[in-house]
Amino acid sequence: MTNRKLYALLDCNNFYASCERLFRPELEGRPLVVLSNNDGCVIARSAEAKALGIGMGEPYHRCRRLLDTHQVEVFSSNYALYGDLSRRVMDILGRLEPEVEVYSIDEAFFRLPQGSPEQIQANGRAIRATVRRQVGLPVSIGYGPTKTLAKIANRIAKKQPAHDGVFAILPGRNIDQLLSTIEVGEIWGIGRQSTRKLALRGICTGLDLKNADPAWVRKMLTVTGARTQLELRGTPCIDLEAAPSPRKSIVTSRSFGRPVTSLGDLREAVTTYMTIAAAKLRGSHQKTGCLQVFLTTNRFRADAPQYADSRAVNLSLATSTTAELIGRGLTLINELYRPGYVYQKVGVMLTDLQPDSCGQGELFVPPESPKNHELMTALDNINHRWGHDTMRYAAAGFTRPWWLRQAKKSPAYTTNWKELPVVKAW
DNA sequence: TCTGGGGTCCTAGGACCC
DNA sequence: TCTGGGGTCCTAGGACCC
Repeated sequence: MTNRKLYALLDCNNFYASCERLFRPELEGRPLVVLSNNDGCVIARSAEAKALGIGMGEPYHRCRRLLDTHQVEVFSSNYALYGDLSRRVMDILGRLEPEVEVYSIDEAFFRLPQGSPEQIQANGRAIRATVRRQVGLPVSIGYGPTKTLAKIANRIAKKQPAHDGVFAILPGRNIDQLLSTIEVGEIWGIGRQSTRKLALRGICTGLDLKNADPAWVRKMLTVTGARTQLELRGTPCIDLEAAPSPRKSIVTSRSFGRPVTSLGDLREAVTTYMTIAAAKLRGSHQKTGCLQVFLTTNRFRADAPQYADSRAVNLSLATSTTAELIGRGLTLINELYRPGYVYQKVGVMLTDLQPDSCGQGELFVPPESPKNHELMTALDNINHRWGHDTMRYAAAGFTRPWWLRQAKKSPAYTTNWKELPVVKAW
């Protein structure tokens, strides 16, 4: 029993909002929100913005008035910035803790030996202080005997200021009393549909779910629900994944910045997204055996005719060559296109991903020329060195009127020489 | 006018086989 | 009233996550 391990979750507070504030310190203490791609919805809020009652996922056009009234700072999302700051936080955690799983852009699980409550507290405070000092972002850390309980502990650490950003659920403490204060829908893995089913049976709190009949839970919420229940009971079912498993699919899609009706615009967009997806594919040293294109009209426009469809093609020889993928994608969009509709979004999806090294050939298909590989490496190197759009396929278009709206984007402070912040001393 | 994007896992049901 | 049974594989769709 002495070598029992404890799970922990580090989570950056209001991550995107905090990133924006990092380079605009005058916004400290002021309400601030970050919008989704295309400036569509609110996807991050500072504490002050939450207090104003601005909901997560609320459409921008619906809360614009409220934002204006309270002079809320509004930002388009800036993933280059968030990705870079995330990497810095994860690097620090990786130096401090041996067993780390980066779970999302703003969260990481880690595992450590069971210690005294004082030792756990000290561990959390040290990590928190280091991240604050070296990156400048606030984080919260929760500890528990399972990942699910660590998630709950993290939530408490964040919500109750008295804990100062660190909270541990330790064996022997009164876990049941704590679970009785947690709404079942707040638990990791319990979404809206499950919450509704559970409510019908009078299961409303974490404690209710912990004590519910396991057979019933298994039947209603499938094995994932059964696992969650076991985790609430202190039995770890969801392991730490220290080595990230290879990606299984890649999707690139965006809403259009303005309505699109022509096949020409759709073809430019497919080319652009396929270029992004192919670069990502090579970045993870994979190739794809199946590609898919989908498009859709705006489903919120009840007055407009609706159309959505997708089409896929299997490749006899897996590839990661941009030009070939673009060619296939354009054939698919030609087949999908129907005139007379106003399109809102198009996307490409690569599935059946394989490791680059996997050299399975095909009897009646000539192997891919090694020149393709050299060309792609050169392309990637140039774009990495000089910026992601330095060399591109002409079919992607030049003016791109359909490109998404990002009216309020902050500079790429940390990833672009031209946008470095300038410090003035006097 | 205006409503994000990118993933994973699980299950039910159909097709197919012997 | 009767119409086999059991297994595998694939896919679409649902649910969930951040």
